[in-house]
Amino acid sequence: MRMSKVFYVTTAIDYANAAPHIGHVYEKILADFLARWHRLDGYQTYFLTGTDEHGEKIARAAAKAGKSPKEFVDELAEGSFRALYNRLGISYDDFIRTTQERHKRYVQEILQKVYEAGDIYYAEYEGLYSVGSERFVTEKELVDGIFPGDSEPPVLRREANYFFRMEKYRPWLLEHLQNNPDFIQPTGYRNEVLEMLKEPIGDLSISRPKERVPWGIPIPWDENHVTYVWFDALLNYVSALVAEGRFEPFWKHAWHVIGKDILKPHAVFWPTMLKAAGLPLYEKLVVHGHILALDGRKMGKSLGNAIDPAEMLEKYGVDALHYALLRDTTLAADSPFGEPVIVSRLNSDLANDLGNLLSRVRTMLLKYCGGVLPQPSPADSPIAREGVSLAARVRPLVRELRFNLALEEVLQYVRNLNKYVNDQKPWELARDEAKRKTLEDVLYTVVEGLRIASVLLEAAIPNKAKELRRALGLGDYSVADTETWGLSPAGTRIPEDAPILFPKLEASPNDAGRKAQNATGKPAARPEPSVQPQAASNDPKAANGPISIEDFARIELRVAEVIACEKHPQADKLLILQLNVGDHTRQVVSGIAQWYKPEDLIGRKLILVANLRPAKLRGVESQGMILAGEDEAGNVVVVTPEKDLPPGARVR
RNA sequence: GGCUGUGUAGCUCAGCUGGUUAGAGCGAACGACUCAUAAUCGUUAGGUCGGCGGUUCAAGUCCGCCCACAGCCA
Repeated sequence: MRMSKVFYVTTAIDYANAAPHIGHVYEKILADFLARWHRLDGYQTYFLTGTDEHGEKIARAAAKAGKSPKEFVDELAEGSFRALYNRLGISYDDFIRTTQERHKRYVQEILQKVYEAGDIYYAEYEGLYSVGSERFVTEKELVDGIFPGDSEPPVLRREANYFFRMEKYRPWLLEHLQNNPDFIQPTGYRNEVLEMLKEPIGDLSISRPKERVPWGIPIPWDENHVTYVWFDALLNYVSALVAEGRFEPFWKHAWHVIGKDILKPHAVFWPTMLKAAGLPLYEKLVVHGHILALDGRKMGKSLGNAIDPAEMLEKYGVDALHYALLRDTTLAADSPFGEPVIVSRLNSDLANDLGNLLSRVRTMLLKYCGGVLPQPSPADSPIAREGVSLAARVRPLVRELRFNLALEEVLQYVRNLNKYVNDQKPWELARDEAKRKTLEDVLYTVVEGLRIASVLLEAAIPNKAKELRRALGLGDYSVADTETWGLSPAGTRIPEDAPILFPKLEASPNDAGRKAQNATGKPAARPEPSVQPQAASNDPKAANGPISIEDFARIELRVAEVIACEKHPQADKLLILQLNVGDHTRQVVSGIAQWYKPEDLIGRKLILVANLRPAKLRGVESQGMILAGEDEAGNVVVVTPEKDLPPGARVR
């Protein structure tokens, strides 16, 4: 009986004329969060992203790079954008490229339809044309004779183009906005659009002469013209669905996630185009602000303060990057962002609050309950009630696009779970056999609380949420499953070994004040957290002086058998080893490629530092390091057991 | 110039249709605890809620003006 829930989310398609930056990534992460959340919450969900690949600017960039437009966009779309989004774990269902046949065909179809309906006409136009911005500009828009953002002054151009009768639909659109307050969110952007619609918006030029801009979709009834950017690009949101037979049921439920810089095309051009084409409107326009540097200034290569998303990804991982971007930004305004923000969120929320809670409950279950999850605890305790009611508080926050608050809500619960553990003192209960049942209830309650929290955080930390549950022997659950207490099955075996969920990073002491960012605009010394992958620490304090037996005991050394080994694709000195450590396998990246060939190592037993903080080396995760020694000539030799030991054996 | 936002504790932000001593997280200090990733928990931190004026029994929360910042339009 109940209506099935459907959700369709898109991002803007990225203009493939330069490499992706943090803004592109931010938007994909917002959309990914929405997509994952709705999937978890029982919506039939479809997530589209892609690249915009036509236009004069791309043709020029390609020529400059000495490539054909097609070669050029292929490399950027697949090699840069899509590859990065894959590494970021963006869970798109389809990746559309406007140069694909399926898209071109649909654009032509819609053009033809609107043309036949009489909403496209041919007219001549003369005016100042900005090549940089690919449009005609007015005198008033010029600053010192140049259109802002351009490097050259506009040129006088006379062109005959096709125009779409956009103005005709203005009253209708205005009324639609007034009747649907949630159509454009946050409301600040809606107000801006209402403002635009108070005055004539004019008709929209939708073609360019082919001899000047050959890189585009031909106008179906006039081979001398190609489709101009917006009438081409915007249609991707529908063309991708139609091509895959998914117009139904998804289109009506579309949420478009876009940056505020392209508000007008999405809020004005696009609805009128849809109306003219006889298509239903999208459901909601989700507008976000921009990512700024930590000092609140714009980010830019020329300012030297741009942060490289690929670098952030390597250093901090998918989950911390997603979480920090979602937790520390708001859509309504531009948000400052940078490494200290990620480190701070990673350490406090993810490592200390969430990861450590997992760690402590795991230890106690293994110690006090033989690693077996006890019977469900009562569902009427305050902490249980809070847990099952959490989704009801988080859900509306997500739908209202207040992601930062949604995540904070869950973290507050995690903190309450930590408090609960402190108050109940299971380590004391464990000393008294008469309090056995209470002890079990307490530990079960924490596991159940973590299960709930992990699901409600999963859209933001997709990998780690699953990993958290695996560390408790649990599988996957829906948001609805968090509204019932006691779904973690009694008798579940808690895995004995689990890596630290979120290893902490040490921020450099100078990071505290955001103002510390130098104001001169020079890159200077980046105040970034010190991540020490595998190399020995350079910290002078740590390098010398005797250590205690306790210090040594913190180092977990184990025998590991090499079950596979390959060269790192992007580094000459690195090998990627797959190690059998007894009850599980590990991937370790080691800088020994100059001395060992992959086949030399397979089958051999080495000594692994098993509790080293994981790190990414040239993009590949390394979960530990291999012991090796060096002679005076600099030759490196791996350390192996003198006699055979089983994989996983502890070394002391 | 017009318009729309934003301006709340050192930092990042909550505060719905006006109503007890203005809240949270981070950071800092002190204390408690030891199951845990030197983690956690508690207490404390005295912010004229950008400024001025007004409406009201009562305003961060409504109105007017002004200032700063962002953006849109012209």
